[in-house]
Amino acid sequence: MTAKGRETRERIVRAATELVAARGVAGASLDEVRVRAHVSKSQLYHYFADRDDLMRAVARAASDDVIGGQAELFEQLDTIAGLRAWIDALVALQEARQAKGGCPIGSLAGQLAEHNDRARLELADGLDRWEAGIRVGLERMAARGELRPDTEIGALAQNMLAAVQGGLLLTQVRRDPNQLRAALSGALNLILAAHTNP
Amino acid sequence: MTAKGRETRERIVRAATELVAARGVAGASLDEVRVRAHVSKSQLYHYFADRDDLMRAVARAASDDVIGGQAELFEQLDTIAGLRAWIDALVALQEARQAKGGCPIGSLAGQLAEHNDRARLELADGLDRWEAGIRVGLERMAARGELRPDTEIGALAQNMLAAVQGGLLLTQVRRDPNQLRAALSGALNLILAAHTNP
DNA sequence: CGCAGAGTGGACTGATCGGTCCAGTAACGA
DNA sequence: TCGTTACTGGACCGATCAGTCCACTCTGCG
Repeated sequence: MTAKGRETRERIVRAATELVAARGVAGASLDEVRVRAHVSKSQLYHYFADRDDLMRAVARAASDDVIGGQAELFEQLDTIAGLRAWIDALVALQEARQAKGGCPIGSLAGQLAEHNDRARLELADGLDRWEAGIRVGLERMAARGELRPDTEIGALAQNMLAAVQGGLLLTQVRRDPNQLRAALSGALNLILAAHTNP
Repeated sequence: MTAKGRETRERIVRAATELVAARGVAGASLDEVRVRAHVSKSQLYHYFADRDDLMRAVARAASDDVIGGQAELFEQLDTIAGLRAWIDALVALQEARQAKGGCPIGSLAGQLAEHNDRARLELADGLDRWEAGIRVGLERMAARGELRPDTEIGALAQNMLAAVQGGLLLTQVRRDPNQLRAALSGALNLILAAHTNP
């Protein structure tokens, strides 16, 4: 695959990802993707086996975007202040979006998980990376002796990720970003309860 | 509307709800609904304005099913043992379903919330009723003096609902019912922390 | 009984969809 | 330079979709 081909493929995935974000998986037709990416029908089928394969690539791209967009915040997740800053950033993003759209990964999960197993695995990988980002922060905190020795770090990270996803769903349905803040506050309380200097 | 008409309308909604659960909102065509409900096309449009209107009715029916299916469990939500029994029942249901499908309300939310506002409001109503069920149990617990006086009961109920939704999403994507159990354990820990007799 | 309106059946339409096909062009290695 | 392969354009197809239309039957009520 040449540089030109790689660039074309990337343009298709980006166009499809934007369209799916705007109209949902079912509402994004290949013709619309084709127009937006300035590409012909045959190119779509040159780079992707079929629609499901393109959606798998979209799931991958959405995961990369979500995780990549938090990269710098992940670095600070080893202090309570850093966790609060991360929470504030997630809530601020939802406020900016007027509580619409939810989480790209969570939203795609509801649309793809049951009928596109390869896409489901991409989303699972995205969630794994997300949870790992949280867990690594907590582990650094524990390494500095700031968490009780019996703390189940993996469980705390999983609880936080579940709070993110659940909070985002409530935010989306209720059109209220405070739903996310409240859910994340709850998960943060669990961490504070394990913290030696609360 | 006669009894016969009401029965026909209900048959349509039930058929549509089952089909949506099996194939998703986009995968459920009106023709399939028509066949499954033993009904003609014109009847669909006699009882519903258009496809969105039918999906709104599906959202309503799914909410009623989810809340109604927990009615007896809600009664016991005023004790820690009752909460544990409720958690066990939710996890057992996911195990029986092989972690597929997620929560009907949450799943529909991802598919309908952004493009069908009336359906979104039905789902919000379902979530409200769900959260109220949890909150009422906690309030009874508080009325018996089993929760610290400064406990924010509303926040605890919201945290639990977020844990349900987030846990179900993780369960669905990872195909692992323990994801739900872990998320609910976290939310239960928040309640236990406020309990006077832990 | 008689009739108005609720309820029903199913053919039909125009649009759109995912996917195929083939011809042609650009790029790259030998 | 030449042949091979990657890449591109767009017409085309069969299937399916949501939604329309009209003729017909049933049902409740005065």
